Amino acid sequence: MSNSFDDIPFFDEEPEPAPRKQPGNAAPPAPVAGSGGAPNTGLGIAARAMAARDQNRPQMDYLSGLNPEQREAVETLDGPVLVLAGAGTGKTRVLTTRIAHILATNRAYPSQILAVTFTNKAAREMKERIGVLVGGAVEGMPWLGTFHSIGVKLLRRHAEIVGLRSDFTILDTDDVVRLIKQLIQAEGLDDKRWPAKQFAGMIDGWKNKALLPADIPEGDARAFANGKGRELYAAYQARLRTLNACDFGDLLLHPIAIFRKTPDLLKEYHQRFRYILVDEYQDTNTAQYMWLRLLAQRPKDVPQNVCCVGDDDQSIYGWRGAEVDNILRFEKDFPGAKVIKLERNYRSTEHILGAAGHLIAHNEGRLGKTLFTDRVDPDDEKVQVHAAWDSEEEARAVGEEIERLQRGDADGKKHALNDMAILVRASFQMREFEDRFVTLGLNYRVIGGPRFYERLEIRDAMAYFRLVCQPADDLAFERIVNTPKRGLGDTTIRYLHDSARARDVPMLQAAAEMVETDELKPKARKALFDVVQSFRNWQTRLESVPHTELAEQILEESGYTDMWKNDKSAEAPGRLDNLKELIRSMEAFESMRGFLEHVSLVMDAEQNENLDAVSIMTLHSAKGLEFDTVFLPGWEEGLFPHQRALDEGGRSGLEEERRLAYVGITRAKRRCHIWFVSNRRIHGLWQSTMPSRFLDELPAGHVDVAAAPDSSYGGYGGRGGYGQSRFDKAEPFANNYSTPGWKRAQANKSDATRDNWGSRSGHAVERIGYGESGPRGRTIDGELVAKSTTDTPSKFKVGDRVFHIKFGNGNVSGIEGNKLTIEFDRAGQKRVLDGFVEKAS
DNA sequence: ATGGACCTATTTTTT
DNA sequence: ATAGGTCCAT
Repeated sequence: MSNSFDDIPFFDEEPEPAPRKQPGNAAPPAPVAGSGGAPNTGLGIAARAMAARDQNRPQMDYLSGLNPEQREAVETLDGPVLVLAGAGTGKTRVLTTRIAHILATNRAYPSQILAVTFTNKAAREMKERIGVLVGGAVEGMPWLGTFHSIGVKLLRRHAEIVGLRSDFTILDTDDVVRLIKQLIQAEGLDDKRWPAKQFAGMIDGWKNKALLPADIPEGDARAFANGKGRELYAAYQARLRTLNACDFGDLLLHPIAIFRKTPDLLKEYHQRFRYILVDEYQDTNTAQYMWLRLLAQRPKDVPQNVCCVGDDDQSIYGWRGAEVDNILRFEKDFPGAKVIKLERNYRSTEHILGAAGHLIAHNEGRLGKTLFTDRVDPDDEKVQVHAAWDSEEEARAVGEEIERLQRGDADGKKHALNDMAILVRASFQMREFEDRFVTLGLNYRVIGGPRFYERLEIRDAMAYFRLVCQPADDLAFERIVNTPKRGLGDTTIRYLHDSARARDVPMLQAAAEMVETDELKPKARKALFDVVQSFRNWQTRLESVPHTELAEQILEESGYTDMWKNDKSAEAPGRLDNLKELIRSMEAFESMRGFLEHVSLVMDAEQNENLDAVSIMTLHSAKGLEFDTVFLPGWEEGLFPHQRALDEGGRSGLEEERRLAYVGITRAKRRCHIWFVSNRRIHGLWQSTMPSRFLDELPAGHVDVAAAPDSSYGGYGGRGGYGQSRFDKAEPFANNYSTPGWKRAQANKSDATRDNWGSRSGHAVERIGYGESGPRGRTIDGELVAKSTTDTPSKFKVGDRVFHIKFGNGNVSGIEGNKLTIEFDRAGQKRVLDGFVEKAS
């Protein structure tokens, strides 16, 4: 992790001059060997790379392992290049080798390479890998990072051009929502009718499209807050400016504004960034695209050495404003661009590639790549599809399979947990696996789960630190002024807030002034005085006391740690641990400021890499990773593809879901296990589910349908659920089954819509039978609609004796539409949909 | 001003 | 189901 933001060198302080010579055969600039006094200048890398090259090996041995396409992508350094790199084709390798090549051939200094990644993880990894290639660490690449982190860097340098000071704060989502809530209330609007969170999302969406308040569509503006959407957005921006703050979107938009306002500056950056590389280009949104184009499209006399790497089949951030079109437009934006396809896969077995390739072929509008591999091994396992009764059984079965692999039962080899991952569609699915693994005592690690820096106590502590470093941070002030409780209630704070706004000064300053007057009651005045005094103290210590010590002092003296020590709740000790962990993690940074910056951009905390553990994560956060064995649970209609993606995104939403499935499968190197369940509990209610249409789209030749576990199904006859019966067939994916799941889903959906929730009003609902599936209700739009045809033509009555497949026998004690409240003999009171019980015999 | 009871929305994915 | 927020009573 980099703390390179601690120092913000300005142009005239740059250690090395820009070489003026054209790249190519011109003599390279003479690299100055890293002198002892400045071990961290970027020059060391080039020098080390040279040294590596000049060793007794054949020159540039880093190129030797590349296939011809990869090599072309690495060596085509002049002019625009688009690399279409399929999953597992060595994309990261190409990028890192390309950078190493640029350095080793002395075409640019490390500080003259702009390398943009999509996630912090990717940036970190790239730094490491370049380090391996050229030897040593990569401190010398100041412009390798995410769009956002590079945006911050630019903005810190030129903040005044957009009306900010260089010490602006970066607000996270939580801050933004609180701020917007204040604005909504200030407008006299009902903040329940117009949720701040929703508006924050809208602003985010606009900013992703690079739309300022003046630019947003009229419809969008009217849709929120009684037509005040535009005003509210403008008010928000104004407020950010007075707070000297930015949100995430601003980190992209402000640099764009800066470049547009000051063409000379842009020109300087054109000269500076001799090589531009962009990873995951398919995930760039409009704002990022504009940002990039400003930097990469140059006047005729400046070379356009831009290289974008991406895979349209792995574009999975459309919901967040990513435009796959950017990748398709590349050749138009950069005429003469060379397009290189990487299709040779080094990761997966032919079965995994076959399954993934067949699935993704159902998408239209692809650039069309087909992955291939030379690897042929008859022992390679096909992709396995498994059915389970419910998510609990799913978790149990996955756990068993993991233990089997761990013990080596399966193939005589013991597999490390680190080589296995469970990739879920939605994070709520993780819980069941965690529960199960805790029971089994199986190590697991959740990646991208609830984040360390989003925890309450961490955010509180951070607010203290922020306010010390940045006294104008009103959001931080409001967060902690009465935490721990100091008797400063709503009334006092609102009064303070209003008078600060009226005089246009930060709240902390307003407070300092107010305690000199008699405006407040003595009690509040004393409390506020103490707060003001404390912050004055801490601020003076900022320069003199080491930042980790100061952090501890702040938490002690403010009474914050005491607050948790006195808290008797179960979480309190954990929170204190987290605070300690927070202080510990500050040690890696030079200053409190540097630490705060890091946290606002990198919300992840470090994971323990040494532990052998199964990874659990969402499909989204799995992109770019690979595992020997991958488990993909929850392949059910409504969950995957997700209902919401279907509702909101229509066809393109479905295609994005399919790409997500593709990403999931292609994470696997050797083994891929897909699961679906017949019943899932959603919002506390049991619902039956249908297998995902994506299962129908897998090729029979590369897929094995595992036998349904006998345990849960035994004795229930035809009630085994839709999926089971379908997959009992010898050839589940054959063409005579060409009524794919989704067609039925569509048909069922429209039928359900037509019958207008008739089941609730009590009259009989026509059953849409689907063959072998049995007399079971179905899930449509998150509701169970239809009911059994034959033996129970009417609703249950209170007092009925009923049987439930999971909970056993019980008595109906309440009815509410199609939801029954049942007192089960063993399981206690549960609320269940009526399609799940039958009259006890 | 604090604490408890009740009500509600939540559950896609993230820089 | 559960957590988080709101409202009301003390």
